[in-house]
Amino acid sequence: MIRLYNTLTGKKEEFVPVTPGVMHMYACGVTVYDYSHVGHARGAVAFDVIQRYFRRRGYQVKYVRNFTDVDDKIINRAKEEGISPAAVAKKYIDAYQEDMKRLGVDRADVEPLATDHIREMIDVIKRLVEKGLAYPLNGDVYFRVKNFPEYGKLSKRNLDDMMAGARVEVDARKEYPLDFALWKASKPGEPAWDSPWGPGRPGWHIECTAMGFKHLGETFDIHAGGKDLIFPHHENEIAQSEGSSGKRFVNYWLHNGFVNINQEKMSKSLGNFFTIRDILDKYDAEIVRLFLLSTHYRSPIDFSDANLKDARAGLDRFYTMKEGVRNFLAGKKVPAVKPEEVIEAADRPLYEKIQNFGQTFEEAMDDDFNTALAIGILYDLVRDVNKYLAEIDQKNVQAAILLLTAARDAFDDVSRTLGIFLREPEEWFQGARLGESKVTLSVEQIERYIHERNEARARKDWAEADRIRKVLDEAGVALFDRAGGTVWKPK
RNA sequence: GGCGGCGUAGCCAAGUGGCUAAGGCAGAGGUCUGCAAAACCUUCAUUCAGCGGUUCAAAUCCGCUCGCCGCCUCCA
Repeated sequence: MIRLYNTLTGKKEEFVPVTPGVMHMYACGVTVYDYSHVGHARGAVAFDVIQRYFRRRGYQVKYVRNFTDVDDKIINRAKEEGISPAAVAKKYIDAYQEDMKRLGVDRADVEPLATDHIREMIDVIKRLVEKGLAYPLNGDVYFRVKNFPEYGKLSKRNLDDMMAGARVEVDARKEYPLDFALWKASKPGEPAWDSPWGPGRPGWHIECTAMGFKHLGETFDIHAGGKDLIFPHHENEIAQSEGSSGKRFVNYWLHNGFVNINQEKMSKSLGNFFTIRDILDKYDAEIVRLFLLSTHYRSPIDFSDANLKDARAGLDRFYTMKEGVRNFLAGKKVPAVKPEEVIEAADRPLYEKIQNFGQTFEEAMDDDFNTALAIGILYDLVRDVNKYLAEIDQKNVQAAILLLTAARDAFDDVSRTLGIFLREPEEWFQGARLGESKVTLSVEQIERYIHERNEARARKDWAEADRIRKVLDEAGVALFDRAGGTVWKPK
């Protein structure tokens, strides 16, 4: 049973799908006028794991994540760059897809563009006008907030509170200050579509209503986005959607916490942001992904060098274990014996723990997708496996093969759901880690040094062996003398 | 001003009524190693911002105080 925190009710609730066995989810994507920053990455990664998790739990998932490709900021950017708004959108959609691919975020099942749904938006607006929930005004159309009594139910504020706190000058033409635009008359030179109210373009909120309706239906299970979208975006979506359909729009609202820099929200307006690509030039994508998943998705997460380095150390630890298991199992066949016949009593609890690991993982994830807890129990098992490996010489070989094969499979299984720990150890140490390290020698040079050092070691010339170790150390290379030979890793 | 959230060890971070407060990083000691690293073992919060209250029982519920943050304007 999956329990999830619903912003609408302020509580964790049991997930009950609209259609048994099916999960329909809509996540607000990005407005494509610039490169995406790490804050965008957080939501994308969090909801990626959530949709993966529903699939793991057997749901037939339809996941929709849109692109907002018509907007003031896009128009401004187009003017700045001297290209069309459509070209701006295309450029940053491509960039976004590239960033997401690097972060291991799956493509959504549907990735709709606002501009492909103008017809549907106009239909919704027409319905709202017919029902008295919207009114045209000089080519614009506004939502009539006062006629939607439940306005404020998501963000938990009432109209008076909002009026009192209004920080923006209101357009005096509007019937009521909180009425918001569904449709905007276009100015000359701006993108425009024909409508019953004259040429114009959609307001921001209406696209999600139209695309949600079209791809997921008038009532669907989950709508997700960043906490900053609760008001006004999602509040307005509810008003438009429920106002026009007369039905409950969304059953569960999920909102991710912010990425902070020094306790402050990362945002464009504060200027304290890093683009995803900037960060991926400095840190391997898997580090960033693990970092983001190490904190519960609703909590704020502080983006800092120290925290990313923690994540890197965690990956080192995991891949070291994976390497140990893989090396032991290499070339060994799984024996056709029953585990209970060969695994000694002292190791039975560990074997059971491994067997139940998928279930333990699901208990963590069932509780509002607690990836932080899930990663915690995963490290717990890493230690157990390392301990077993340290004592492997005293183990029955058949027992060891069975137990470590089970461990490997258990890790692979949860890794696929989290989208981390999926590489081979070499890819991590000699690929990703080398790529971001400051190693100043070529692989060939390193290997030549190792060869020389091993010759020195063979003749017990420890001084020379240590000298070479030091040379490599200064070049950013760490050496490890293992039973099977010397291996190296970037420091 | 309105509304909402947060404050757990040196750092990161789970835990929201009841077994010894997960896990990681860093630190200390040890095993192993020619040296080293990794790994393993031991150690590392009688205590959960502070003060009161409810309860047989609270980090977990309630109240107040302090500190921090977010939304109310585009924002993931």
